[in-house]
Amino acid sequence: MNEALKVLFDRGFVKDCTNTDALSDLMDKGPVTFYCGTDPTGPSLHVGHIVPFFAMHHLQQFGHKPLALVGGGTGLIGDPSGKTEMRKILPAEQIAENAKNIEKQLRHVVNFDDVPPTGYGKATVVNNADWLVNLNYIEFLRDVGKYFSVNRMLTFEGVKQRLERGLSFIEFNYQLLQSYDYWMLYKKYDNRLQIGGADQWGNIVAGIDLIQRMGGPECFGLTFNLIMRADGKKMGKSEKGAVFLDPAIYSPYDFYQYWRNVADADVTKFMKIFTFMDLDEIKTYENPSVNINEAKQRLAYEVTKIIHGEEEAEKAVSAAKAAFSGSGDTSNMPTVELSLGEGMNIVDLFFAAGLGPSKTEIRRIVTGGGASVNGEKITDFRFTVDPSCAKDGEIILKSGKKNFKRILVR
RNA sequence: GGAGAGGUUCCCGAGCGGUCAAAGGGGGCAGACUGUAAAUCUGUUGACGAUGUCUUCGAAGGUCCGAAUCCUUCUCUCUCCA
Repeated sequence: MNEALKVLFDRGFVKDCTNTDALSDLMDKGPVTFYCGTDPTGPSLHVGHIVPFFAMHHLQQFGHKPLALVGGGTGLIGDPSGKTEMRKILPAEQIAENAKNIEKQLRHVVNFDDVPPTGYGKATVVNNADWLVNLNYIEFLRDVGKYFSVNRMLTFEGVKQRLERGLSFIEFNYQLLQSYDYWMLYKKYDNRLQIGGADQWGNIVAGIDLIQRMGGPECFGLTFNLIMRADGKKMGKSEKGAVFLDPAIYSPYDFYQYWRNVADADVTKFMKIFTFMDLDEIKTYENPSVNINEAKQRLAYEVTKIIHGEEEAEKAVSAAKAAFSGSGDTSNMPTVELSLGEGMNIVDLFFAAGLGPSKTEIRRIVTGGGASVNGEKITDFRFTVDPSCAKDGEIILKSGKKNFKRILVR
């Protein structure tokens, strides 16, 4: 099998391929241009979104040429696949704004330099708004619409689900638009492969069909497993909500902690998907004699480094040490600067530090024995923290086992 | 357009005049056990100036000493028929 393709199989990405042998042959012959799309319906990607882009990274390393399609046009519509509800239609400006952020985030995983590193394929960001927004409806129906069978579209799983709950016509159209994207990218860039999540299978296959009917060559589709956690839940959700890549929404410290706390059974699986670590090296972590916690630290460090950069990753490691093992530099811990005045009630203090959604909730935590100040457990919610509690001007608050906040006393 | 069913706290789902901040489950949070894991067990789960007060049962009115529960109008969803 083609080397690049094999990497994706070996790392556990691949769910399905339209024609593995033919695709492998094509990739053997030379660099293949391939694409993956994302719809800019949110301000930031989350970890569930980036799986295909990690795959993109690997293919790029073998000289294949990635096209990252930002769905500035399709994002205005919404993909019904697998959704149970109609997507909100966002204003066009918001879509454009989101698209910009997403492009920035992708740069951490895929190299978009004008002159890529030796051996790498040149990557390009494209936006389907360029050809979708001013599409002529009648022409589109004549050229593209005639090739689509409604009967067939109704058999797609994503559509079937939505038929029960309601599906608007514009969403139903999504598949035509995505197929048209594939066709346009074939024409403009000689793009022959589309990669994406398993939920994209139907859309990808529809695009391949369209290209053939339009007189193009056989094109390919490669879908990736929906990454599940060992407990069967979808990857990328945490108590704090989706694990976003934008540091303003989900801090690098929390991001690191998310990976630090994955289930034992997921560690090497995630290393294969979400890091660039060598497969041989990952294998060493499968050895039961390896301390699983070291493996998790490594995983967390590697992923954080890719997404937030080396400096932030180091800070997260240092903060974790300070919080959990008492060494390391407390200055990298999540910090809040505030004045205690003559002294502050513990509940008010925790609330001011953002360690709970409401004072009532914090009261429960305190009363239940889940709160501590400078390592000392406090169970009385009337307790007053006065400035003399500070050591070197800082106080470490802890709520539960894993939530730390450093207070810098003004 | 016609006929039914229904909108309850984060989710599912009971409640059908006072004892309802609302059963039960899920999820979340906290405690114990641990390894910043999983599983398990326990507690907790509207807010606040906290033995009280305020807001919540699709929306607005009304009846009543008293409403999530009854009446009216509106609204949204689902099912069946055309």
